[in-house]
Amino acid sequence: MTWTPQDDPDRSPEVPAGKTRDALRAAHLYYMQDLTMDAIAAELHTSRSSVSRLLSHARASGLVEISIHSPLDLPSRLEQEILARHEIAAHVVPVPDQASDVDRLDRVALSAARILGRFIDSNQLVGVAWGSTMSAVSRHLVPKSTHNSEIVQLNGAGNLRTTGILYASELLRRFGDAFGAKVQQFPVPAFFDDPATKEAFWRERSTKRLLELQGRLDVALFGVGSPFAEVASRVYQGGYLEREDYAALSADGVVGDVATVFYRADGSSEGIPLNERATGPDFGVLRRAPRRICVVSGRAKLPSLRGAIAAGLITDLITDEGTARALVEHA
Amino acid sequence: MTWTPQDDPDRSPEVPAGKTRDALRAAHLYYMQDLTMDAIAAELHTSRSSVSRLLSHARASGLVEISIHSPLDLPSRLEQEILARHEIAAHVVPVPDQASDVDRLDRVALSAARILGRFIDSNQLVGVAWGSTMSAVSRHLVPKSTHNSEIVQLNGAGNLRTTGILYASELLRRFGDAFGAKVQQFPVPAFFDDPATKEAFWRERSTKRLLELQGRLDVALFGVGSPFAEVASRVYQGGYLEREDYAALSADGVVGDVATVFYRADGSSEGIPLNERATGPDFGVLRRAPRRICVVSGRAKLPSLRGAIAAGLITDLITDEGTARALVEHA
DNA sequence: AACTCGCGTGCACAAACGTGCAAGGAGACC
DNA sequence: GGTCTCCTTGCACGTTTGTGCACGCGAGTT
Repeated sequence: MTWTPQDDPDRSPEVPAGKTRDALRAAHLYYMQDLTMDAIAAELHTSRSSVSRLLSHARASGLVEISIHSPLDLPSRLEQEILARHEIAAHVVPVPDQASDVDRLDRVALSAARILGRFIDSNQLVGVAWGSTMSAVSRHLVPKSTHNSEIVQLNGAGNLRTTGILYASELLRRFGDAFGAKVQQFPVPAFFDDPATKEAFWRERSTKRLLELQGRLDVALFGVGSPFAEVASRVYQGGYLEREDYAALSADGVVGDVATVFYRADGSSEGIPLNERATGPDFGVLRRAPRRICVVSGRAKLPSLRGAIAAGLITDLITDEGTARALVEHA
Repeated sequence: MTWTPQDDPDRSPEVPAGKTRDALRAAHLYYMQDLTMDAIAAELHTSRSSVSRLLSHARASGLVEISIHSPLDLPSRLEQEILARHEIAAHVVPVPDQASDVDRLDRVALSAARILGRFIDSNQLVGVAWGSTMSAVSRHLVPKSTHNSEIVQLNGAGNLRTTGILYASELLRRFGDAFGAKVQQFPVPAFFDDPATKEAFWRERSTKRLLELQGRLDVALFGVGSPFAEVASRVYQGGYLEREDYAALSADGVVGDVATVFYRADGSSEGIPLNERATGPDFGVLRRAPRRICVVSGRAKLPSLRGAIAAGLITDLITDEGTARALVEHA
């Protein structure tokens, strides 16, 4: 076996080039030529188990891409219905209705992570919000190497008890790693206590730079928060909000949030005091991104989802079947 | 289970739409969500074996597409060498050197069939030659639905003993089926006995129509024939040529043929008498096709391959590793 | 030098998968 | 209505694949 000295330069934990090469070859033999792993092991002079692991590696690292095309004459009823009704390209993830909410989230996140590669490309600015949904997605991303793209954090993540930085930065880092992109953190709390502090912060040059990036995103990626659903979202259980904030939201008729910016059922977000202290981008700013992908799982989030749609925040939707069905059974 | 009356309209042997739908759903669950077939069986209210079969169907019918991307920093040495040296986009199929020639052919054909989908698209005119290589490829094609594309037979297939029509038409039909394309047969012998007959035939309107199609192909697909290799190609064993033809070829310094048109090592094809009686397209005509894909397996065909390259017939090459390696180890 | 830590390997076992086969069901034809 | 044929289904079996574990090697540390 000839030894090539250089390492695979595009992976952070250095993977020997030989491994990638073997994985590539194994993948060819397995997926293009239908050999069994045993046969491949013989060709590569290794054991079958190693081949199994090589193939896992090949899939996990994006060397092998598996995509599913519905024939054009048979796109999911739901997807075309959603397109017709809301002008949103939907990706419906099949999940049985009796599945638990955690299952549902996992499965939607897994599917979402795997189709995200289609949306993210070189030379793009990608805004990512954080929350339980995005966190689940981030754990399943399939690497895809891009050049000159950046991941931009959409909203702050600090709270009363912890800085939250770890949680959010871990999430962002996973995106950065997966796409070989630079990560732009936004080291502020999720909500300021005092709007004035926010304003002051917003005048800082480092903040301005970030806001400027947010203003010219190519892709925005987010979930929706659902303050009053049984399954509370990250923002609503992590000590980010006080009891009185909660009450205020309720009084204002808030149905959800995107990147910690709240809105009502009609999509409006003006006059909600908490937004003055929130760190997420204005919807006006967010809407400048040509592609705005929303990942939602669970019917409990339906009202929030409807609100986000009403606000015109979404161009692409990834959601489970039950939620999609509920969405088109119009209220 | 709701019953939808209409059938899947794009498959010749009618497949119920329900089946495609189930296959699609199974594929999502299997490939996007990593469920086991057991779990999928439960969701679809069927048995695990049926799920296994659904998934096979999904793969075989192109619902699921598996592609392999080499990282851009690690394209096969061979492929980039061939590109640099011959300006040909090569696809090297890994095959161990000690593999038998039949194995080699099978494996190259299988891989070729699976990547062909990338080259053939809607609204295209695709010329296909026939021979053992193309026949092997045709047996593994993965369907891809296209609109308004046509498959055009490049050369006649009759010989002294049989009309050869069955063989060639079966091959062409498989291509047509796989891409949902109309098939244009070319019902003439591989070689006329008398050049005059050919000329007469060439004045027929039906022939002219076909030649006109051949003149504006978008893609041409062919193998290379190798008259003097141990493993004789279809043309050289099927009773298409007489002993004296053979001798004449040898005397003319012929090293191979593409679609029954012969050429020398330097790529020239002028002054080879047999070509006056052959039914394949002139290289001048062939070269009008912007994309000309050649599938070759086995080092025995190397001289023929070199000749075809010298003649400028090839823009894309699909071949086994050994042949590719031999190609760059320049003679 | 000895030790530890991390990583890759093969083994062995369990889980997951493909497929021949027989049974059942839906037309089609008589 | 019968019956013949073709297709689909689930079962059972053998094969193929994933993975915990123990071992061994090499790099870095004391």
